Amino acid sequence: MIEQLKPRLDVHNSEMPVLCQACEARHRGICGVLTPSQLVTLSKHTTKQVVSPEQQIAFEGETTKRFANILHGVVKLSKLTADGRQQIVGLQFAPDFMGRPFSKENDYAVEAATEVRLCSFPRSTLEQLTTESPELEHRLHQQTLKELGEAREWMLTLGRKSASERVASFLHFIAMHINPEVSHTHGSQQFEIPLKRSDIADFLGLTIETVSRQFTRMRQAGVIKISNNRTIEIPDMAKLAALTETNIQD
Amino acid sequence: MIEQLKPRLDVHNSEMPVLCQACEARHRGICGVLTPSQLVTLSKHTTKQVVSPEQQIAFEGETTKRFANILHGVVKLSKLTADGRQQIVGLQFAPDFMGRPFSKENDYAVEAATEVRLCSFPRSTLEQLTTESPELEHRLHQQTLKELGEAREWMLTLGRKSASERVASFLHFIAMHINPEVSHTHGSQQFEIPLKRSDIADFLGLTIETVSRQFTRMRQAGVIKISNNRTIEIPDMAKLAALTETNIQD
DNA sequence: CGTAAAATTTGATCCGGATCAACCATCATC
DNA sequence: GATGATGGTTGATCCGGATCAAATTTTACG
Repeated sequence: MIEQLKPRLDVHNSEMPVLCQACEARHRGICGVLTPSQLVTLSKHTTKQVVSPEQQIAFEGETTKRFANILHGVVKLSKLTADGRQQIVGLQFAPDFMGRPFSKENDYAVEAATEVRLCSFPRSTLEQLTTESPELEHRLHQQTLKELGEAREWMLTLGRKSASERVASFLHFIAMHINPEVSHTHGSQQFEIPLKRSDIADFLGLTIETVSRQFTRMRQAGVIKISNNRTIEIPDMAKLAALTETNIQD
Repeated sequence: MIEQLKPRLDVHNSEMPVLCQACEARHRGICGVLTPSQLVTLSKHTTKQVVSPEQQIAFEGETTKRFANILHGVVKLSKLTADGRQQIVGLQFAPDFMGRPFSKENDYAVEAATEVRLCSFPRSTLEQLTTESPELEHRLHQQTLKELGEAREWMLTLGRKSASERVASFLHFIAMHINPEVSHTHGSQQFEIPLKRSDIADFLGLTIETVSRQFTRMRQAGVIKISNNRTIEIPDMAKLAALTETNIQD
């Protein structure tokens, strides 16, 4: 059902300030405002981390000591039952803020789904900044609301949709996040799926076999084209969108 | 699959300020701070509303014009597919804040699950208060984070748990919220289930028949005692908690 | 390149929960 | 008491997706 947890990537011991790759031109040695949608304005003692896929960033249940901005890549949040069944409960994309502020416990595992570049900083920095700037908390609140909306949308998917609808919903979700500027109701799109089949299965509450069969079916139906298992082309987004709430069998 | 939506309860037209039942002794004619866990400090133009079960408070997709504090009762948040499948994506208990601030759209239906007393106020009041007080936004953010945590916990339930585990998880969830001060890992508890079977099914992503069968099974196994379909006694919470992640068949 | 490990696909069978159907209990209204 | 309406339980059958198994493709690396 799940792959065993990999050794933890210790971002906590990397206190040496480094040049933030995303903003070095403007803030030498300090990681500052990166983009208009960047959430946190960082000050000193920031670090950049490169983590490989599957490397664990924080264990479920552990106290959050550091936070980070995602500069590049996709991060998955997942929960486990005692006997090892896994459910991915969220995906985060650049430039999301990562970590649960104000809560002492992470109640899910955080892992890199693809190669990820992070701009990391300690809890104290965040707490100091939020007390100084109400605007910062407002932005964090906005992201939390967005994540809550996505989590609830996904509850509908997990609770009431068939396998074919779940896979269509997944592709629609990924398309929106990988190509946010493009219409997700018309036209064509192309992107790399940032997850392997077992991650998709854990996100959709299905098995890898069922996910694979649904991909095959959608490919045969002409809804998607796949190359290299990861590269997806969707000729007609409207057709895909329709499939997110239409049950297809055999 | 679902019951048809009932006529909307128009809280918007009830602008007449009334005595807030929860705090009249301290703030005559104004709904003020109600309890230590009360989220919003209200000023003028507040109203009190009594809504009956199943009355619709706000439609999915509609712009949120008013917000409210829940003074008593249980409110359910639900989403629908185009063809009418329903999923309850959240339950709110007193003294939760109700409504999505800062987002122009409610993307789910809000209904009273039991009789509910609300302390309602317009969007403008909330926006004014949040700009004046960073502390208020912090409290709202806290609640949003709590709801996000619950939504993600429920994603695990919907995606990876069996019917028996889902029903046990549901009872555990309700027990925690109805009797928050009591241990939910030891001892006994008793409470009224605030939902009917069809609501439970829509919360758990199951059918009413499956929910009913699981209740019967748990009653026969001595994990619960039921009277009047709604009154539940749980002799041993530890046993219930164990069942939330242990699959039981026949 | 060759070989092993990992990831994905495909096939056959099984089973948990959905579906369809009947029945029972409670309550409101005449 | 009769009559629905609403909510809940129980039984029989069916099917979508899980499970078990094996083949195939892709990736990693000497």
